[in-house]
Amino acid sequence: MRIATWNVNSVNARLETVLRWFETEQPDVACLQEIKCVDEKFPAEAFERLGYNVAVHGQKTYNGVAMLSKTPLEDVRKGLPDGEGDDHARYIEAVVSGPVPVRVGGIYLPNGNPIGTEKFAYKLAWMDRLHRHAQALLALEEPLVLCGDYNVIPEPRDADKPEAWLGDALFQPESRAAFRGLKNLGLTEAFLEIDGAPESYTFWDYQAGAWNRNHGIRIDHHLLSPQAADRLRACVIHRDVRGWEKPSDHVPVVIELEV
DNA sequence: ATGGTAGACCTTCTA
Repeated sequence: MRIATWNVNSVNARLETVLRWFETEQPDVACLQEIKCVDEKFPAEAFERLGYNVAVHGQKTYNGVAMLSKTPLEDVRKGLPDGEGDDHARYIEAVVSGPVPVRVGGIYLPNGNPIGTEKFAYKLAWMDRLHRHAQALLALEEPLVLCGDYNVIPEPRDADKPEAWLGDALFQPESRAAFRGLKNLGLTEAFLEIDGAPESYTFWDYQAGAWNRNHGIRIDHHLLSPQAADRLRACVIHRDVRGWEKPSDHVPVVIELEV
């Protein structure tokens, strides 16, 4: 089973590019972030024609997440627990049916910039809610994949120019500590399990020629429960997609689980 | 050198 995560930066503006990738790669499951549309505007038919079941947690203009699966999605949850007062659509979860059911959570973690503002406080509070939810899910002792745009650069090696990110919310000690805290619950970071991964970055800014200069960062991650990590066979960053026509600033990251 | 681009949308916000 191949599970993809991809921040598409508007699914409707990007539809041709996104469908081209889906037609070629045919992932079994995909979590999309920053769809930037309400549920009714999500191009569900285009994905259904490719054989996908669709679950959407949309929002006007900003944010919005979706999950696509070749097999039916069960037990769909939209939003993290304790969400009163939080109107951002940033989390969707479902159990992907099959011989070995896999629970998948799709994450669009808050950016948090600029630091020292309520936006950074919101990021950390959201990460705390994710931590508590992940703890509850791990207690189920199921195959679990929490993937998405975490908006966290875990380590200096995950940035082409780490010094350029020192004042950024994505690389603050608090953000990195919260990400480590998630992993310390017993979640495995899929990318780090793969030897000889040729490319480290998943995001290159549209500005200042970041792609041409390879000024990238690795912020899109798959975290796996022990029951999922035991089945991990591959983790691939689809770097070339950043060079396509009308690209997202993020590229797909795909894991393969033996199920 | 505080630039630069992209998307949604009412003119600025978010990233």
